[in-house]
Amino acid sequence: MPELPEVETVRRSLARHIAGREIMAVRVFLPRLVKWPESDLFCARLTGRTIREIDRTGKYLRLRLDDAAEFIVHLKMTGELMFSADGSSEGMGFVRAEVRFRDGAALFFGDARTLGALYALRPEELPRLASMMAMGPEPLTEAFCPAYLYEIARGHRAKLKSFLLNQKYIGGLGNIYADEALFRARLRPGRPASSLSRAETERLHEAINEVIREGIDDGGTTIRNYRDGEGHVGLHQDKLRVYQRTGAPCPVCGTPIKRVVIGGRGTHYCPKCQK
DNA sequence: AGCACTTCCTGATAGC
DNA sequence: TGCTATCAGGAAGTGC
Repeated sequence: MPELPEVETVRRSLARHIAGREIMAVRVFLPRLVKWPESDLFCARLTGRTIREIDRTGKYLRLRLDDAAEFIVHLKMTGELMFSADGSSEGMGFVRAEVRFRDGAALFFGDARTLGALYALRPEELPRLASMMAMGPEPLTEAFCPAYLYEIARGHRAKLKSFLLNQKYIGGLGNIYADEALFRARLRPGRPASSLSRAETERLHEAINEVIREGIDDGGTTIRNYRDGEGHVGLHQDKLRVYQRTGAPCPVCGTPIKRVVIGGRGTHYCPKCQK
């Protein structure tokens, strides 16, 4: 499932291909994935525009257009954006929308489980995407510092795992990297966020930055579907220490990894190492 | 306001 | 082998 490292890898892999390209036609095959405006108007807004650059806010991809509007994509669970130089979608399953460029190239949006979300927003409409506008500080930025993490965690009694997944506190963490960060910080996912000491939040801060940095360096984690904008799989899946390793020995102490459900999410941890 | 819980959605997989 | 039940989870919505 695309989280910050995967979405960032998609962004980088697409940037060199789509920046400067002019959109000739847009087709949507599953209109309910277009959240704003209505699907026909969405297509009309993109047609004739040139993509200036591609940015990212948390897990949102933002393709900035020459008229100051943005084509925004959230991949959710199984979304993919794939560039094709010759305009062919061959080998790509579940194509839900296509963007065709003047020079014959194309950008395809694929999504097996159809939870993805597409937008074409003018600057004054950005508040419609409340969660994007309220995105918390992202790992590996100056704003995401140990003092911030300590202060914000202190004020929340929710379980640590749920706290980490809330995008308004930290931008871009998802289920995989949250579990991996808690393992490295040796913290139990079920603890209240407010129970963390200053030393523990420092460990957690470092662990979050570490797993996100390594995830990006590895081009993301491919468990089933994930591919970048050029079709490459990630390399980080072989380095996961707890995620989806239920019953397997903890890489530190050998104790079998436990799985529980927190906030409706599968949560994996070492019952001995994590306190 | 904060938090827990539910809903959406369908392909892949496990189990019989 | 083939069928069915279960699982996967980001974000929005609901209700306490």
